Amino acid sequence: MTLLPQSSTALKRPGRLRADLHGELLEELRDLIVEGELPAGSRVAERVLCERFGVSRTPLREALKVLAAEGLIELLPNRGARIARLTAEDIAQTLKVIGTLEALAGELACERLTADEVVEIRALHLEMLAHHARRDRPAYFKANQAIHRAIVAASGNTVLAQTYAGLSGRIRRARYAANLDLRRWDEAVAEHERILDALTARDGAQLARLLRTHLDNKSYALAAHSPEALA
Amino acid sequence: MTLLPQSSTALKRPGRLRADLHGELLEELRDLIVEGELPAGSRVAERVLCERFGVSRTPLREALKVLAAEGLIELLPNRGARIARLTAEDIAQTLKVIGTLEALAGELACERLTADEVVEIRALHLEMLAHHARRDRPAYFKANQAIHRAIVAASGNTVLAQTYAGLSGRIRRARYAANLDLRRWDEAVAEHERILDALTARDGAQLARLLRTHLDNKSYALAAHSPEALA
DNA sequence: TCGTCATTGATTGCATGCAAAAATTATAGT
DNA sequence: ACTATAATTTTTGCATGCAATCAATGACGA
Repeated sequence: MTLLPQSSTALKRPGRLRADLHGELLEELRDLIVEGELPAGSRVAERVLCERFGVSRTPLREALKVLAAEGLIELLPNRGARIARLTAEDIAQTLKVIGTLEALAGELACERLTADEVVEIRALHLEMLAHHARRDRPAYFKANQAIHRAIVAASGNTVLAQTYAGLSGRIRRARYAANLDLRRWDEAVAEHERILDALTARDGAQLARLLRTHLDNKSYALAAHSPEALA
Repeated sequence: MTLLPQSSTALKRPGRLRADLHGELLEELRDLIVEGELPAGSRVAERVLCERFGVSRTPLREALKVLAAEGLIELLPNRGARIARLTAEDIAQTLKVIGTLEALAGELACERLTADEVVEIRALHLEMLAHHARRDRPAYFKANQAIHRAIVAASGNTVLAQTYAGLSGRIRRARYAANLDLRRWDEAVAEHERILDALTARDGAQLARLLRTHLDNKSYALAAHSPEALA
């Protein structure tokens, strides 16, 4: 009765491949952190996460180690995990790097952009304008991210795209939480207009410049306006 | 006799803190891969690594997951780990990103370089020249890396430094294995001379340009001369 | 001889167990 | 009452065990 615990336990997640657990766990944990369900700085006990996801500690711990390597959480020796607390400095530094990566992506993209890609990015841009008109921040945020991701993807450099995704993920929480003020919002949209122009004209140098300053401005706005969102 | 296995086993590593195992394992595994002891593309069984390091599978697997997330190895579902095989394209893409990061680092560094840091980098540079004069490739390689790391560190941007370290680690194996030809070697040293000049003059824009082209040239040389080193 | 399928052995993925460390509570002394 | 120390509970870190999957070998039939 006490034996054969594995097959009799309620832990098993239904309809999932054995080897997919790790990837799935990572996804779900990342979501949990990014959505802010686990507040920054709070300690998370393995046990509660195990019950939350219905897995044992072994795969969960493997996922935690990966998240720690990615910088999403901190692992305190013998004291478990803690959601990484982002300082304003962390965000500023990360945005600086992201800005440079996007600038490179813009340069590379201009050398190989297909017409289809331009069409798609323009469509995303128009969607974003609609969300801006409605003052729908969450939808705007999503469309905005999609545009930047699309530009990075269009660079054709997968290492660049991966690195970008990693850094973006690290600060997505803060960016999501940050409410930009209306003036900065309008400015950002105007910048995006020029970004789209440079992209359409395949002007790599100009696009790189625009993306870099766009991110620098974002950094400034974030620090000036929403320091409390960084905790 | 068969019970109490933990305290009676020979597995225990002496003189090590309990919580340090993970970090140490990561280090040693990384070394093993970078030094090329585990050839690229080869599959590695958990078991042999366990015996090699004297640990059980649990901490080893945690380390493998992290290395996989870093891109040093690939995890095949149900079939263990394989040392990542770097294609020429992988290297080129990575060097492109590294070049951009170094350029940013140079720019930032010029704005905050202390006199001490310049002295230190100049010293490293002179050491590197000595190794070049002796045609001591391994020593040159080390000094060269140290200079680039120092510039990145001088940027004061830890996110940048971490990202840089991660990408560097991923391709260090290939860079180490690659023998640059003498002409390219001399060119590289000449480029470093100009890099040091820009650094001393705190000319950030120039330094950024130099670093970017320095890396672009490295990429070209690597692809042209040592494609076999990439496997 | 070759290809298909079954059987065996090895390896991975995950759950659990045990001991060390930390956190918490209880107890004693001032 | 309050701090300090001891006992207890909880949590973490690692080792091990079991079942699923994969790799290898052999039997069988064409």
